[in-house]
Amino acid sequence: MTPNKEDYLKAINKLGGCDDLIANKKIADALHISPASVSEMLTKLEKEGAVEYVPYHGIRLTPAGKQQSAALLRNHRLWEVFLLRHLGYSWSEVHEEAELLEHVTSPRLAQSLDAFLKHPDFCPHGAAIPSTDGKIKAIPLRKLAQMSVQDTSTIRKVTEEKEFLNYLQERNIQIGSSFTVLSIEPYEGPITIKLADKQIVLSYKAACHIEVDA
Amino acid sequence: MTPNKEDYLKAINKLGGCDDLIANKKIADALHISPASVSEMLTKLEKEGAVEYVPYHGIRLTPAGKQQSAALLRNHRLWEVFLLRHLGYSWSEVHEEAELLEHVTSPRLAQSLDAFLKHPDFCPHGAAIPSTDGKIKAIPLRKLAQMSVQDTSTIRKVTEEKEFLNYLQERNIQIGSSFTVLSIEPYEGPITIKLADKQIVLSYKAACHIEVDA
DNA sequence: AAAATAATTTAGGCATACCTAAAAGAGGAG
DNA sequence: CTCCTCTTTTAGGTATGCCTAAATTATTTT
Ligand SMILES: [Mn+2]
Ligand SMILES: [Mn+2]
Ligand SMILES: [Mn+2]
Ligand SMILES: [Mn+2]
Repeated sequence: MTPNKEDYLKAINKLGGCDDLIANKKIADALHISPASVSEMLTKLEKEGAVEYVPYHGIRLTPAGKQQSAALLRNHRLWEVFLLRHLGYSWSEVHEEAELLEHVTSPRLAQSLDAFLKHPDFCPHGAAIPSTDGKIKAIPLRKLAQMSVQDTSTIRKVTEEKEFLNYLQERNIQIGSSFTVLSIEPYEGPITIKLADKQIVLSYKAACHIEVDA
Repeated sequence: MTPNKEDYLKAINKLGGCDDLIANKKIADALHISPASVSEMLTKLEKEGAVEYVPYHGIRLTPAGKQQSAALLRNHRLWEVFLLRHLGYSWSEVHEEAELLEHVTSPRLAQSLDAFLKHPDFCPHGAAIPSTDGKIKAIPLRKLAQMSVQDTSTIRKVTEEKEFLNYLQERNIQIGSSFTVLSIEPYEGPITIKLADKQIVLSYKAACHIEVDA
């Protein structure tokens, strides 16, 4: 196993490969790698027993692959918590460092880090941190874009993309912020919310990338 | 630059390549790689401007190479301090994890970690942590093997080798321990010291790997 | 049910970083 | 100064992980 292969497993997991067959193209797009290279690598990952490969129809993770990808997500998210809480990193900066640290994190290191951080349940972006056995603590959520006028809720999870996180940071939107929907323009128009006594206008697309308490 | 090349630079630095020409064979031995592969890699490192290469006579680090290798040693030793102080690792366990973490440590991460650790001067094995500009805090030391009977001193630095560190740990020998030399057998025979009111017998070779206040 | 389109695999190449074996150079002993 | 030994480089080969282009398979449209 190499950092490369680990990123394949993580991507397959994120695309839903714990349950469904995932298409070659989806993986290629997620990793910015050619479909040809993905085919090659999947053959290798199958030989190593991490994925079940149905040529021309996609792949899914084996139990071993699920375990490994969950461990990587766990490593990644634990490091994010550490960087934010103890090293003065911001919300939008932690992801890139964690992307590298996750690959050099032994089980022993993950466990010690988890204890040091007092066993956090979520990363700074609201994604659940899998436990050692791969289980995740799920709470019911819905997209902000699917709320109605006058609804009130709390922000719990956001999409982890640098540009988007900066967009949110500029608008003072954080995990745990409570807010009320003031208005929704039709045809996927902007949504206005009141958060900490300030009005904030969000594009429809942004509202699709914010999840709130159901 | 890759983790591989970084380990070359670190090895050259440790072998004295900041000042002297280092022989191919020394690097090959240090990295457990064939001399042929070392020749190849040195050619590449020269093209990248990290080393000055005199074929058949050895290599030394350029200013850029010195800077890079010092940063790596700094990263390595900062992580060692973190693992020991905050994650419950022992003296003999920190090295291997740091060997990987050092390669995924951005300047920003190193700086934040340094601040979090309150700017430590030495790693858990007593090696100086270079500052960002590559300077190290040197204190005068001598080998325990070169002491005389009745001499008293304090342990400041030990060779970083897993087997040896376990040997020391079993005998309760730590950085900062004060002791007195009780006896020295001739012809490189064992050396007996009194440390924390207990007599400890050290082989001559072990005593060569322990440095104490001069 | 064909034809057109899209997805996937295969073929052939390239760069990195390692290896062993053979050739070439450097340095010491006589 | 010449031989002998040890070191170093060069040559040729392997494995990994990526690429583009071509061939194949699947899916959608007509
Ligand atoms: Mn990664
Ligand atoms: Mn995250
Ligand atoms: Mn290393
Ligand atoms: Mn150390």
